[in-house]
Amino acid sequence: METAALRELKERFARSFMDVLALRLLEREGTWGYRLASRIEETYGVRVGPSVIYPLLRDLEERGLVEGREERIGGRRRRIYEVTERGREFLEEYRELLRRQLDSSDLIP
Amino acid sequence: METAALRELKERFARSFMDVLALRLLEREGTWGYRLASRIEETYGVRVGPSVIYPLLRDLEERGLVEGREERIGGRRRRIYEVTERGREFLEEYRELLRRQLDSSDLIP
DNA sequence: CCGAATATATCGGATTTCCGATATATTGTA
DNA sequence: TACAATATATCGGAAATCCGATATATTCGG
Repeated sequence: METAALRELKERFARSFMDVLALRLLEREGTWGYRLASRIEETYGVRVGPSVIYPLLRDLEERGLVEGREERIGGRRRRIYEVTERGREFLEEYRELLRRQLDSSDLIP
Repeated sequence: METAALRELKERFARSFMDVLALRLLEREGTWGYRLASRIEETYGVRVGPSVIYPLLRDLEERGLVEGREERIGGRRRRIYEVTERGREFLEEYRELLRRQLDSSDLIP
């Protein structure tokens, strides 16, 4: 079972670090906005509408963390995003921060 | 050296999870608001004024995660906060969430 | 052929968060 | 004895965030 506290923590993570969450999913497999939004919904149980996912992906691209390429399947266009080297470095810094929280070394000034 | 990206991530953590950060510091050593605020400033480099720390501590107490007791040193009152059992359970859930992020098991629906 | 689903994109009002300003009292120090 | 520092506490305007509504175009299934 999932406690209410855990539920709230996950929701807060998804909201505050949606960019990191998106990046982590894209690291596993490059994909397009619509599909990415569904995956975030599945894994973190939060609603991710178009007004959230598209500005987010644009922001990630402006920060150089992902790279999008236009693709056409039939007449339908899709913008596939892949994590850049810079994006992988960013994720490594994020993970280092988590590790430092787990071993409490982040609390030493 | 600390990159700008890491700086921003730490700041975001401090803002979004100030309650967790406060709880983690209190877990190491129970203390009062004014001192706790200074410690958060030292470790995470963010400004924590009285309008931030006192409502936060009250909230933590309402959630049953900390317990405060009035203390008097001379005529000056201090409210010392200690983490409760429930608070320690909450921290364990938080840490489990971090671990699941590190081994990516949180991305499996 | 029509409605649902896929896919991308933006806007702006509502809500929420944030934090500076303010208040009060005590202690320590120059 | 006056000022800085310690200590707690609240309020409300400003700033930021959030997300529903809307728009457009294509594909797929009944």
